[in-house]
Amino acid sequence: MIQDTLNREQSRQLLKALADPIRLDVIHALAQGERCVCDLTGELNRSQSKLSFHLRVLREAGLLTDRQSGRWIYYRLQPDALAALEAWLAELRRHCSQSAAPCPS
Amino acid sequence: MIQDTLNREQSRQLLKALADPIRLDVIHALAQGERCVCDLTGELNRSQSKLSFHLRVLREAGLLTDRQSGRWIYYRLQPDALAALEAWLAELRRHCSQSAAPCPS
DNA sequence: TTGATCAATCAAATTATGTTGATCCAAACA
DNA sequence: TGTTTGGATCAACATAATTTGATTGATCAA
Repeated sequence: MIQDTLNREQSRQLLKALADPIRLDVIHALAQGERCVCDLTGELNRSQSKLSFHLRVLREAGLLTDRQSGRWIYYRLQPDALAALEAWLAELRRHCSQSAAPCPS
Repeated sequence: MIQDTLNREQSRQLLKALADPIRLDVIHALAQGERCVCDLTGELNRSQSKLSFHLRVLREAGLLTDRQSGRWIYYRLQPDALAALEAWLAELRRHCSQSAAPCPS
């Protein structure tokens, strides 16, 4: 479960899961709404096992949830995870513009 | 240069650069303000060449800028890059909660 | 039941990333 | 000048992540 503030390890997991071209394609597809795996393999033109691998990475990172209906499995984005990353980024840039003291201190 | 809206490749570069424990340590250190490399190696207790490698990854992704002063090089976070990622994430979660049509369509 | 379909999983092979220690370069100062 | 210091870079090595094809389990329809 994703809280409002991420620790270093949680944010790393999310970032790592997102940092892959195929997984980004998945994310972009799911940004338009829920999809079942069979539709994703078609839309993205990727092998079933490859897609299954990447869906697992995204799910285990907390970015996706899935539900089963009959023999189909539907995936959707978990907006909380995205919001938590946004908050983490916003926090990072709060104080970052402070200049360093000259170095031979 | 980072525009306001990232394309898929730009966001991937940023995410990939962030998705590493040492680079996240660097990012967190720089979130408190500018630092020179010699201070970073001390604060983070990492070898010089390792840190230099990771700083380059972050810089090439557009997350850091550097300036030279004498023989020291100071790095700082590029807040625009963080803001651009935030905007990209916010866009992703805009429509993502739409349910899929039942699958045997 | 049987056969077909959707999707997860596994081991082996491949590819991408990170680490190490040495070396190089430029700035500073004696 | 010659020497020291901060930092980048390089090649060799080590580790981690992804791809592939085959197999499995579960659901459904005939």
